[in-house]
Amino acid sequence: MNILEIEKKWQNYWDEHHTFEVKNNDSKPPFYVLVEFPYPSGSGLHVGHVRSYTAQDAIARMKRLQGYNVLYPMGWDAFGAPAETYAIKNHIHPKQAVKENIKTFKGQMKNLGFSFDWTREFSTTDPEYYKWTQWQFLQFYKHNMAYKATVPVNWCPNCKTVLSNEDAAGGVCERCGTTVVQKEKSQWMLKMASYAEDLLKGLDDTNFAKKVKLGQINWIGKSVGVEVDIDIVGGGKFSIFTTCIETIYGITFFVIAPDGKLIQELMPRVENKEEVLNYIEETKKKSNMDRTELNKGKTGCEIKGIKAIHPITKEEVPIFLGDFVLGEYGTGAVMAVPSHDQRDFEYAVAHNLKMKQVIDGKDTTNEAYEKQDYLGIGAKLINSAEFTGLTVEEAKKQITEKLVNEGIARVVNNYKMRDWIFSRQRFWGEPIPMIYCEDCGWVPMDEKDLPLLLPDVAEYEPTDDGESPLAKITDWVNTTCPKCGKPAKRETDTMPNWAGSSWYFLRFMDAHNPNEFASMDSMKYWNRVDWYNGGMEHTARHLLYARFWVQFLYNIGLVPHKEMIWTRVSHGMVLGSNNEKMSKSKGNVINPDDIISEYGADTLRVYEVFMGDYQADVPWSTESLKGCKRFIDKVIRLKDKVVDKEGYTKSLEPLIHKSIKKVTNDTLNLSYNTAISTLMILANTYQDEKEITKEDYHLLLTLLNPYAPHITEELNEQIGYSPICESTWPTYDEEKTIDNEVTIGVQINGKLRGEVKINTDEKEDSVKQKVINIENIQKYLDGKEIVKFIYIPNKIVNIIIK
RNA sequence: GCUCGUAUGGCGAAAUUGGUAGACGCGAUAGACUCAAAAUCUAUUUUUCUUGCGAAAGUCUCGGUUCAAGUCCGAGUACGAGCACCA
Repeated sequence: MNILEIEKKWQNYWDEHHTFEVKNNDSKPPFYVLVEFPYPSGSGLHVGHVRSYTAQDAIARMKRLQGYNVLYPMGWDAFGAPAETYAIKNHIHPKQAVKENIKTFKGQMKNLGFSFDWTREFSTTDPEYYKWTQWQFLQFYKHNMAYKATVPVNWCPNCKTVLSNEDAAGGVCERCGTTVVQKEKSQWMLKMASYAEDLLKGLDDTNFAKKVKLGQINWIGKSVGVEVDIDIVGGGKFSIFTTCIETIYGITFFVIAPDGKLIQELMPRVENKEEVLNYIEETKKKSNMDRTELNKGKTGCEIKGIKAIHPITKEEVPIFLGDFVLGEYGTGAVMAVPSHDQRDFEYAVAHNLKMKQVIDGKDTTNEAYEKQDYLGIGAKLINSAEFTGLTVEEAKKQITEKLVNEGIARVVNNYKMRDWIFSRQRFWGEPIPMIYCEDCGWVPMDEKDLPLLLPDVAEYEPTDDGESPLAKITDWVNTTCPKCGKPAKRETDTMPNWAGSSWYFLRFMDAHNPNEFASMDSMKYWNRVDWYNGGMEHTARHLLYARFWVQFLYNIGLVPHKEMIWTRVSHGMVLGSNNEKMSKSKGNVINPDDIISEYGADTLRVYEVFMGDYQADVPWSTESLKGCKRFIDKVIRLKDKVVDKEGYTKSLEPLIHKSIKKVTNDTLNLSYNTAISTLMILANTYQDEKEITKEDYHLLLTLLNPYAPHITEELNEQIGYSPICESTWPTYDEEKTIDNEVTIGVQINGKLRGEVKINTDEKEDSVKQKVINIENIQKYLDGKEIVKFIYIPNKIVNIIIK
């Protein structure tokens, strides 16, 4: 039999014996291994997918042999723009394109022998699945967590379409290069910002890698500061937010956001209305351009006719408009302290404004601003009335206290994280199950009418005005109000791609439940995702959305834990052999199918985890792949050395036990590459033996099985053992991992001068005798005095001489 | 600009708590087998000096702690990733 026949044989065996299908409520302890389900693109499985699926497959296979009930599921995240674009071009329904792509992906995965439980497969585009995505949206709505708001979107006037931020990178349309403008649209929003603190705290209940946690923390972007009320001369007031309240005596002006509500409120009293309105218009055009270019200058204008009153000194202070202040963040207004803030400084220079220094140290008022570390030891306040002389830390506290006591300030937290814009003007997404009635307003669909299916048409084009293509399909849009029964219209926006992937891991626990998205019992059995692997690019947003979604479900009593993912790890990319990202245009794409047919799936699997640090990007090398093929061939040839004897070969025992220990640990520590090298060492050692026992060989095959499952099963069968997938993982004896003899280095004054072979339990005196009798060592000791003899048992000897 | 990460042979990379730097693999060189090739096997492969024994230097740079530093501490450089006017 050739390699490909062997691989087919065992893939069929696993299918026929339902080897990887798991039941809920099994008596074995549960273990849930999850890889991010892919978007089934037209180009098929990428070798990068193979890397992470293999690594997680190895964990799943090993855990199974260790007696766990392992859930390792696979599905499809199939809504999204590429399928839609492809479908429009070819005049077919996107679900057709998706169906074909899934078939390709699944076939490729089967050929690689991944131990997925295919009985739990689903696609986010299945009505049986998105029914529950829609149902969950209704829960958000019913718990007052979803609302409509008018927000600006990226709009290409040429293509007449709404663009995502990614498609509008650099302020121009990705397709036609036209400058993108902002357009106001009414969109569904989820109140994610209100979960900021919970999402921060929840990280303590996870085992995410430090890097992943930091990503989450940065994205949430918490800052603690003070909100201060500022009175306006002649009545009225506004609030500012600051994290540096200690610099309050340094205020020389205020700046408010051109895109905020405040300027609209003040407008009637503005004297230079024309100038102000012009600036607001300009900002609208600019706000979507590449921000880095805007960084070059601080634009804005004074708001004439309105002056603010300094909250402490009661001096009159001018107010300016400036687009470096964001309407959506904080209060949309800031106090400007040009002596101690870079942006305020730049603005003051650009508009020729006064500066006042209130912290001692480098005076920046008369020269170019330089970053100053005034929080360093000794930084004291100056020019700050009774607070002069205090340290920054003391002043922060005391000034806050004073203002809070006066009732004009509050300590508040601010977060960069905003509410989640949940509408997309696209066809190929989950329809949002809301109906607009002239009389009743927005009315949620009745839950029993779900799923709200996408219309079954293959001909649809984007509309001219940026509405979803669904808007033109009037049969679908027109309906009746669930509340009053009058004619009404459906929401035509669909959900973002992130929706379906925010809860799919829950569905895998109870994949085909027709009555619930997943039963509480099944979720309680699986408990949570034990091990979640994905790309670095998803560790910020996808993970945050998923955690938000789960926390919401928890708060309304639908899932058992507030955090349903325990460990999150991320893998590096597989690059082309030229060290660049694989892409058709660069001609450096490797197709896994070609590799499988030439070298076999086992070789590809072993190579992908052996190629380097799992968490780092690694370039592809077909030469190195051949090395892994040689290793597999060597394992096959070792069968000729097998003799019919019981137990391990005595002399091999220490290495065998060490290997079991290392492969077991490395497989759970993301060190797949060293697990493979351990197995290579074991195979090389076997090769140097005249003969090995069946048990020796079976052990090697078992340890290699998670990585190369086909050939190891075949060889194992040939020596008369029952299938590895139905047996148990070997255990090691710690005592037997220790060698009787070790060779250690001998240093003189810290320089290596020789080595010595000693017994593991040898006494220091005996080691010393051996060492000073070594010829090359004696040479150095001759005529010198030994000041110190350092012996670290079984590690090293260092002799200090004078 | 901010945050995080990385830096070790010709190449991909190893090196639990500081303890023989370069495991394992690729590539390369020489040899065995062969009519020949492939495959396989054996030896060498950080650099420099030496016929050899051996010696000197060596983990981005500079400095420090230590009997001992790739690993710990301080300062810096380069590259990569993410965020980017967040008050």
